[in-house]
Amino acid sequence: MEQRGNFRRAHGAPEGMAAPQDTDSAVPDIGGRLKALRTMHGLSQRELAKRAGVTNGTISLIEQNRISPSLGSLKKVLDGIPISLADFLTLELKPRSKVFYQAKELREIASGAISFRLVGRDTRGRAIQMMHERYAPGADTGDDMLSHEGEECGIVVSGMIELTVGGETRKLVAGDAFYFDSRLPHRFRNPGTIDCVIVSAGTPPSF
Amino acid sequence: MEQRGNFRRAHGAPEGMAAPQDTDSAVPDIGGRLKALRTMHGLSQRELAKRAGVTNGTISLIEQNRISPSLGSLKKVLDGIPISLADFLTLELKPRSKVFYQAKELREIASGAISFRLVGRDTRGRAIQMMHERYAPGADTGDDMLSHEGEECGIVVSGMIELTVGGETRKLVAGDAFYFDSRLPHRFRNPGTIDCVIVSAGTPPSF
DNA sequence: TCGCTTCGTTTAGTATCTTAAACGCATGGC
DNA sequence: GCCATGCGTTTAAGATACTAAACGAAGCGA
Repeated sequence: MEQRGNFRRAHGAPEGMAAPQDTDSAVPDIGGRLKALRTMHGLSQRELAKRAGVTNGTISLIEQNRISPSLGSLKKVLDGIPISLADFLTLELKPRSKVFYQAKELREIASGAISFRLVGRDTRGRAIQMMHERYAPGADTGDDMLSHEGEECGIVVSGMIELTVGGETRKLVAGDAFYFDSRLPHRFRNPGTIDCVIVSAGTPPSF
Repeated sequence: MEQRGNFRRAHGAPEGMAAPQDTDSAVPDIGGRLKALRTMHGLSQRELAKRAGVTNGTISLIEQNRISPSLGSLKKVLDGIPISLADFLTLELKPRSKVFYQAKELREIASGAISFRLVGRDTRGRAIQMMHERYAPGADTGDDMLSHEGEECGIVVSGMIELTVGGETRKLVAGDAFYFDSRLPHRFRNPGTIDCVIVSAGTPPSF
């Protein structure tokens, strides 16, 4: 039978190499994070285990990335710290200058039937990504729906756009607006005969 | 030996009741989320299974909350959608919040020479405050400069605006844009003879 | 040094997850 | 009608996670 991709180490096989942390799609170093968090909170493996209702061995194995815990047990462990699953997985931090931009200074991101023009040359260190978007008649962001972290919104300045969000589709015209969680699959299409212009904002920036 | 807290159902025990979804600290409805996400993306269990490199049975069991998947396999499944673990766990399954807004639904915040029309009736729980702003000729946000926490940006849709940020003043016309730290004192004024329309976005919301 | 404690690690055994293959039910040709 | 295809579900067998108990190392007081 085939071995699973990650965490393939057998029971009694401590041959001297570093933690698996395997190949491509490994879950990013759960063990290291847990260890860091635990020690930051001044807890020993046993202490945390007791709070969490698991055994210290389990925590040891998780911290070494020897096993890929089930969601249930990982949640129990994190409840003992405590921290939420989502927060645990997100653990990371994000950190002026130019204020005014002439129209021609906006950075063109896409081109062709769809034009995205970004406010600011660089979104690093910024909380919002604002764009001036133009969709030619028939332009379409594609049917493999977009989906990324954050929230986004916009107002239609002119023309008409057909927007699909999480299975629901609506046509919006000048003055209409939208606001949704970017993780919902979404798609923009211009069903009209003239260009459609939108001003959009998203957070955090995805370019 | 003690049973684990959640997901205790045995293999062949389909006695007629709903999904476990057990007690207090259960992981919040992983199965329901996965199913919702999968169908939103128009995928069958088998299709997703193939993309993810797991079997369709696994997906079925996860969606029924019959098992608590390991992080490794859950990650594989989510990679097939694709969506990150953290995003998946933060995705709110709450009553779908309003996504589409007709122009007349935007909430008027100010009035008179200056009009601020907010996307969404309520900014609570949202990361961005987007507004459709209109400044009549001569309109001015006042010389006791505004100043609040956050960042804000905008694009001029029509007309002309004179914007002062931290002592620097510029005139912006249609297509021009701005981005600044809201803690810098700032002021908007329409020096022209026609209305000026701006689409702006700020974070965090301040109304 | 000894005994005691606490630490993280390891291991055999058990519980749980995952797979492969089937099942029952629909739908769509032909 | 009948076969073919696709759906979600179920189940036995196998792989993996988790537990309980032990191990070696380090610290500390007597």
